[in-house]
Amino acid sequence: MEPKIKETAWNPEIEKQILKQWEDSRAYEFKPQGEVFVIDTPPPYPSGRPWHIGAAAHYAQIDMIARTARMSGKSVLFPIGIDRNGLPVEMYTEKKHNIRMHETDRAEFLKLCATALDDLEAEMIQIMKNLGLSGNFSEYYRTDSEQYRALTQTTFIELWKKGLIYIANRPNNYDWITGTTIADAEITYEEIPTKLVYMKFKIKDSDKVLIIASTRPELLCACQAIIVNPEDERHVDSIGKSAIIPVINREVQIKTHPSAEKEFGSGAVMVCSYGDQNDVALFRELKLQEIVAIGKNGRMTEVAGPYAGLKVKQAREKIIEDLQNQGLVEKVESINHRTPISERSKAPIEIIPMEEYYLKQKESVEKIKELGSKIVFHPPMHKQILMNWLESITIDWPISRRRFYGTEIPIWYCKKCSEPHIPEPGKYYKPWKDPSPISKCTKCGATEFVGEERTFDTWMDSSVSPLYVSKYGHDEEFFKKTYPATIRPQSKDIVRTWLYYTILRCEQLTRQTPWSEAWIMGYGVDEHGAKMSKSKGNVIDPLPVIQKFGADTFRFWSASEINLGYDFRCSEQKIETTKKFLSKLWNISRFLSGFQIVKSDKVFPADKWILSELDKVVSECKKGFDDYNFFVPSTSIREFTWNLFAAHYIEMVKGRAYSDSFSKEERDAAIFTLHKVLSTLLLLLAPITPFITDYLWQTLYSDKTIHKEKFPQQENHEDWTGFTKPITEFNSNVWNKKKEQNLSLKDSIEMAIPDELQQFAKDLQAMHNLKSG
RNA sequence: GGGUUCAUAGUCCAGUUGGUUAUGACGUCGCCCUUACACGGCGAAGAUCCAGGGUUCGAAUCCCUGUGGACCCA
Repeated sequence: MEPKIKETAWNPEIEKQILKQWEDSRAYEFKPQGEVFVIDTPPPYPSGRPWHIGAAAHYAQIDMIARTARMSGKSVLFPIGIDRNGLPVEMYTEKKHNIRMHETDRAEFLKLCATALDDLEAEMIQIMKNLGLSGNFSEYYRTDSEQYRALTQTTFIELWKKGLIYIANRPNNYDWITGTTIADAEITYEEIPTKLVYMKFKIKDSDKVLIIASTRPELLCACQAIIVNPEDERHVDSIGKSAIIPVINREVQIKTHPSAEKEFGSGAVMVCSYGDQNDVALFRELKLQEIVAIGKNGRMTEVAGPYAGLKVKQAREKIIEDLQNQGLVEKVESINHRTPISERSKAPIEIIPMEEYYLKQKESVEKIKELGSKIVFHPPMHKQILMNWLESITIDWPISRRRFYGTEIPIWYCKKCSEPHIPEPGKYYKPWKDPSPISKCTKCGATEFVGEERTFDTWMDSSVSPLYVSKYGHDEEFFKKTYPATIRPQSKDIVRTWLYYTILRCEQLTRQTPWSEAWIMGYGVDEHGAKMSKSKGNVIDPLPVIQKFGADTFRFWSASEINLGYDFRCSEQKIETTKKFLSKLWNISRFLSGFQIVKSDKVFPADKWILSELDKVVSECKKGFDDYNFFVPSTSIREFTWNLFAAHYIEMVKGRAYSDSFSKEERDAAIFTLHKVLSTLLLLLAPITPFITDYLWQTLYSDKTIHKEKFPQQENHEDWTGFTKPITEFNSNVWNKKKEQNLSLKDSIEMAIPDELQQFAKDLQAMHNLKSG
């Protein structure tokens, strides 16, 4: 029989046809029947090319989760969304058009942002499709759509009514570059070289001088106290006295506080509003009057006297100079200071008192610990990231932002008495331009209102994703079937934001955990283990890689190279060599495509042996798939396919299959077993490499797609795997012997078959052309 | 300072409850067109399993200490 497959290598171009077939037949449509499996897919932010190759690998694996569930017989809801809220597009737009957001007409600015997002999004969707994602593209959602934003606002209104939201004026993390308050979760820390200045404070009515070391001398004007450790005998006689702030020439009291470390600097610390979070705590505890020294524009305020109007950094330089000129500096040290910076804009955080909206979270911590402990984490160790974060929560979540491209806070204030009013839930509101939906102030009866101008922190949107995909508040029937979702796949760097905030919000709104499992992936790093960044030039763009080698190659690389939860290295060369496995699979199939599919009731020893090994692979794969760890099935299948099936079994039964001197029964058993093994392998590989397996499946075994099939089950054959070692060793011995004797592999040779392999003798003889004797 | 985690050939990685000769791949070198595949086959070289100590008949594996790296928190 002519082989059905003619080409000698898998051509990734075929992926396009298959993709079209999937789309035309709506192969992955979700029907809420039977056992439902819901994935709370992370909506990617379309930040433009190159997309991070680690992210592409991540999505490939999320698709494997979806396909695994489908092949386990579940109805899978695999939503596709695009995250479009937030800072990056605003900054991109400012740069692209050389404008400043706060100086641009709001409606005009939003339009520019939306246009930019549309372009970037189209490209992103195309990459996701090309990767072979079996998601619900026909209904993909955007987090800036009217519907999504209405949901964010509705949930806000619900929480407001539950009394979980309040307004407070308190010192807050402020990013002066983007001009907005940010939450603790959005801060990162960097070691930045800075000067530690040892300043001389004169003690009043004494000729003594107190040395105070600080990295923030520009805040001298906001100094309201000096603290020393009560057990520090060096300062005992200064306690209770006043010190004169250098340059500023104002008096402050010297107090005791245990937080002053004896080892740091001179042991005396100046308390200013606000150098860091510790200052905030001290101001509260010691009931000090705050002085706002830094304004929203990142410049010193008028209280800084001669330094007013200078940027913080300039003011620092200038005041150090002045201190030195007046002989008020003992010394200056250069140190690396761990500085809080904004994750997004990289600006150093200033702590400035601002009036913001807060969502209560402190009182939910214990409840969330309890819910968190019930969520199954893959891998389990990453649960610790959540638990550590819960331990460190000290303040409520500031949710308002002074930005434009986000969901508007749906509030109107009475023009007369400033009483805030919230509208009816269910609609999307834009208070900065919409007329007030409230006609009369509930407090004073006035009829004129002013809309709130601020927007929400984008995590307010993202944290309701499981509610959005299950149509919370829209379709009660659908919601019941799809909420809570099954699994949240995401990367480990956003556990303290996206994962945490989602549990918090869903608990507050639904009293339930949003999903029963969380699947946490590591970062993609470069081939030397360094973080990829545009400035280092070690970024790999996944798009050309996928185009060159095909999505299946990329996916198989991702599965076989990434151990769940750990960081993984990316190199184009590694991806390229992965392609060889697909070639191997292709050629095995090409060989088998020359043999008709037959049924056979009887199998022979070699067949029993390989089926027994196959059974082992099936069981190992099941374990890996159950844990959504695709490293396990991909490596186990590759090793079996290459090193046992192709190298030994196929060679052993080739003679039988071509039927030179074998009975029909023997021949059929071989062909039956060959097809049985290959079809099983294709099914096991289908979630990992959906294109090539579907093509081969439809060419060899069925007129329907492989992706509607179920996983093969373990058959519990008699265990023949003990023969693996003797068989492979014997074959190796023969090959070596022939080599030694300079024989070709098809040449005849005289060699004794070991006793334990006697039952395989006929196949082995044919395989090696052994002389009987 | 606290936490999590990692350390196995030139490189990447496996190694279940301790148990003969430590897995596989990439790369390197040699030989080979063999009725699926040269995008292939066969073979070879390459590891003091980070260091030190302990438990044990026996440790890459368990325990302690240290060193080095990554990440998180204060």
